Amino acid sequence: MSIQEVYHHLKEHDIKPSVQRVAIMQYLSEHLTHPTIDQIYNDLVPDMPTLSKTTIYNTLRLFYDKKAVIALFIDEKNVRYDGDTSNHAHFKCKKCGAIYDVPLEETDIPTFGGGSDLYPEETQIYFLGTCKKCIQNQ
Amino acid sequence: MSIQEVYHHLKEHDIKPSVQRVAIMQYLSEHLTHPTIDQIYNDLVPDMPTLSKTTIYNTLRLFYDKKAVIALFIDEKNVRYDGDTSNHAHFKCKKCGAIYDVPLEETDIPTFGGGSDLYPEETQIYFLGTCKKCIQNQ
DNA sequence: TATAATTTTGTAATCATTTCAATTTTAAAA
DNA sequence: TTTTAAAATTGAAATGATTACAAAATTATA
Repeated sequence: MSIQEVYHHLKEHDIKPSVQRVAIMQYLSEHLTHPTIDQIYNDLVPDMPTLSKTTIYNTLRLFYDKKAVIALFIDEKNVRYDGDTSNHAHFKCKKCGAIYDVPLEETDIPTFGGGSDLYPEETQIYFLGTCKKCIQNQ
Repeated sequence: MSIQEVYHHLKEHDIKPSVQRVAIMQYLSEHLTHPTIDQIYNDLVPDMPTLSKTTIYNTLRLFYDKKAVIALFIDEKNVRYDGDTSNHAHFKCKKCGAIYDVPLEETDIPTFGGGSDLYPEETQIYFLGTCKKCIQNQ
């Protein structure tokens, strides 16, 4: 995304576009690799020496609350973030930890069967198993 | 589950039934509340004073690897465990943190659309939103 | 019974995340 | 533009779940 597109995207989600927020959102839009906080920080800090890791925590929490990004809990160690908010699932290799996108047909999305006492806002679908590389290496 | 049933269940999953393992599996079979390690420890330790929290970590990791329990990553703070390995989804209230079971029809289970490079072993479906109680209290 | 293998235990270390108060930046008012 | 208030950023310290590890205890095997 261009800076202008990032601005627009943030404003659409009711997020004031500070320098840091724009940088983080642009990073996420260009790195659809489900990065951790640490990865984002390490990649951004060379060009923004005053950047604080706390800011990345604050910012991504804000993005998530405003539904501008997806937060993945598939990895028990770190929360991971996904700038692609379109409907898709994720696969985690239990051996090497790699996380892959998994396209989902509309018809494959499970409908909520929990009755009227619960009001879901988001659905997350995780597949866990082994990737080809790890099967071959064993 | 009775002790005998727990024994059988563990053996079926290729797990040697030590005293601790039987106690933990029996606890899980009787408390389908998605407890954390801490909750399990605090509930069991009065009757097993020498029980160590590390044992619970080790044991549940083993149960999970042997597919005798489900591990839930829906809560970013703690891993939670579910003795019910039948097919169902989970709902987490973002306000109060409560976790509910959600029945799933067979037809609602998403099929894996990721091609042949990934070999899934388990599928986890999480709904996140707000529960009735929290909507009323706000 | 002796020996080896497995399991359990407790302590210490690790590390992601949160808290919090101070500083800086941005927005609003005068 | 200057003053003032609100919001955002920062860094250090605290928290807390999980893991590493080595010793002790238990179980299985010879």
